[in-house]
Amino acid sequence: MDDSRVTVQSVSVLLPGGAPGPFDYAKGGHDLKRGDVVAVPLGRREVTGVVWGPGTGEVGHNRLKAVSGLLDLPPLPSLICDFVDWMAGYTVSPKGNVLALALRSAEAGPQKTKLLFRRGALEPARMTPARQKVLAVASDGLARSMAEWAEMAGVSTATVKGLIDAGALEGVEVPVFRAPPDPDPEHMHLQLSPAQRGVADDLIAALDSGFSATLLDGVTGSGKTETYFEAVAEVLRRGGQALILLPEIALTHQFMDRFEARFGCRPCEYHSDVKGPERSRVWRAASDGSARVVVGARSSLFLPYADLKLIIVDEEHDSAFKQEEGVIYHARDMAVMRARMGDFPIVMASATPSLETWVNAQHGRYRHLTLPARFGVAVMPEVRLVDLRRDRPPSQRFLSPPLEAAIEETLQRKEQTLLFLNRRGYAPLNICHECGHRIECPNCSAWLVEHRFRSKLTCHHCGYERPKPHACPQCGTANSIASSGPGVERIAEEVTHLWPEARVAIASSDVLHGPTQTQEALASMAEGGIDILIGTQIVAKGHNFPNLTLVGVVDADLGLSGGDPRARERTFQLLHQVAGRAGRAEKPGRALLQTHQPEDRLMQAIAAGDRDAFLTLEAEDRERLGFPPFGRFAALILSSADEALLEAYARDLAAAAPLAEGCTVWGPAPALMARLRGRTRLRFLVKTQRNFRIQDFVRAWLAALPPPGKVRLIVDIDPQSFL
DNA sequence: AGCACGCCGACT
DNA sequence: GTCGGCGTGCTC
Repeated sequence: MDDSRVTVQSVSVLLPGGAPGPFDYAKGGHDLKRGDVVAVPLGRREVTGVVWGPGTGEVGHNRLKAVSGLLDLPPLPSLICDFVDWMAGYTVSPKGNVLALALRSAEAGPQKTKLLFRRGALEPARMTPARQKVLAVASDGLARSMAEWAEMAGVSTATVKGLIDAGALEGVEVPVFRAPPDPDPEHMHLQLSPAQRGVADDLIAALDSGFSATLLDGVTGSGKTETYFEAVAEVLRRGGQALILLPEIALTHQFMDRFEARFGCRPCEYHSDVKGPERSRVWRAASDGSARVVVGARSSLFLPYADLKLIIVDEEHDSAFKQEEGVIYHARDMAVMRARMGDFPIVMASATPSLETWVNAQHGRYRHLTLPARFGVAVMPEVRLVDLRRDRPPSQRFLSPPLEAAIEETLQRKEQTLLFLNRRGYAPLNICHECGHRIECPNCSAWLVEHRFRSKLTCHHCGYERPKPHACPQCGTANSIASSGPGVERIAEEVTHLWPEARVAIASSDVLHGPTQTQEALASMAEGGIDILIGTQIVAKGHNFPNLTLVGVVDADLGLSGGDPRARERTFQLLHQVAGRAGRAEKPGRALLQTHQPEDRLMQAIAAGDRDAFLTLEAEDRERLGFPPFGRFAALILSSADEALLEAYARDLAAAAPLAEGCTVWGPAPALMARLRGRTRLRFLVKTQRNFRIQDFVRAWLAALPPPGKVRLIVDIDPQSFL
């Protein structure tokens, strides 16, 4: 019965998620092409997949199952399929996991439909005056709801119903589809300075010459947004789509307001907080081109745009663009490739560019457009370094005399202070003053952080919690556990003690749950309801506080320790950003940075406001060491609950590392977080020359020795940190 | 990713 | 003696 000479028409179907694949399926009578979204049987389930190409023929025809159906979804554009292929290769991830990024929102459900009625084929057997009125209206051929018919014809719904029953009106299922509003490029023309106009014209001109990457470089207040809005406006005039990537969703809200002021309506918003029907609505609107501008976080890069013509990456240096779970990728880097594949320009905007982007611009690989500060806009405040070795805070306190005096003056002038400390909770460490025991997380190699508001010790990595012990767990001495080091709660305690009458608030993710609460707290600060705000990095960006004239950085050195090559760069960006919060309006501001190493060139550069001097020297260091962007890294993190198995595998893997010119493998070494969530973690680091095909190397290495089931392996190409 | 199969502790 | 714990492995 089975005739082996007959070739069963088969297709290769890629399944989103962790399933391997692609798998071959018989076409089952469907006319299928790459990108079609289909339902296929898998085991005893039915799953959604995407036709990826012709069948491979690797599985015998007798074992093939057939595609069960074509889903009512627009096919994935072939450019998106190619992008998924490329990205899976680049990140050394399974294709299915990458496809899941592109398909995640499509499936949010088939579109809702509603039943409308239009003129049917039949003539009603009986004609009445009321029925005639309806049929007169029906001559335009449009479909309407029952209520609309009754309303327009001036008859009751019973009449309409009678015509439906008679077949004179016929029902049609119409998708409920609210097309997004069209942003109007001419809605409001902003006043641009000559410099902004020049840069805007340059960005617009780039729209004619295919792919290009541009660093749009300018301090806060120089008008980067207004300037790139002009390029977005030009894309709208030409009928294409534009994508604006923002690092985090907390920033989208006020951005939307600015967009609406310029274009008359809000753009499509897309990020992990956009859920359900709205998510699939944006997916479809991207696919049919009606979403003219999408503003979103990382995930919006994977929407199936019909005609994308421009990508803007705002705050391109922001580490939130790096996805650290699942498929590990840097959205900015992926966006550059997306633009290259789509042959259109990408613009990366920042006041403190990442070293990679800045070096690319210096070497001419990226175009470099600079916006000068606008006249009359206070840019960087006076920055003063407080040498903590000389100006020491009193015992068990953390504000040095100069900072304390500055806060006092600021309060006297009825102006606001921001105290920045990038550490949640009360104290980062609890230590026994008898035996020196440090209270650690049982699951992770990390100290438990004391949170006084919740009266708990908490692990910031796995969420483990316990009450603070009365006696030392090690030596048993009662009342011997002392809080060591400051968190924002402890600074708040010190401030309240020093200025009992001042209005003090804490802004950290512990206190502010979600973007809404954060917005409210920051709005209260902006309106003057707070005298002293003590915040973690969530206060570093986004909001304008007109009466804020003093920024105190409690520990400018925080984050500089550890062997992370990017720690200095990130610290510079953060300090620059935080210091820049002071004195935005007419009032001059100042920033005091408490540091133990005021002579360090990072601190010197911050104080002098000389960003390029800092970047130049950092770039020289990186070049000397062969670090990115002058060399490449890949990190392999192995983790397992079974430590012996993990170590054995890591040893074998080390021995199996291929030898290659221009490539060095380090490890296995304990990962910086040597235990996390109860699993032991080991790390390999691959360092190569700039043009080395690092992915091919990693793939070949792992193919020779795949990890045993109990060992989880994460590949991080271009790791941002070495955690 | 699911969902089965499979081999060891507390229940009717 | 079974019910069920989740470890391991397969899905075209």
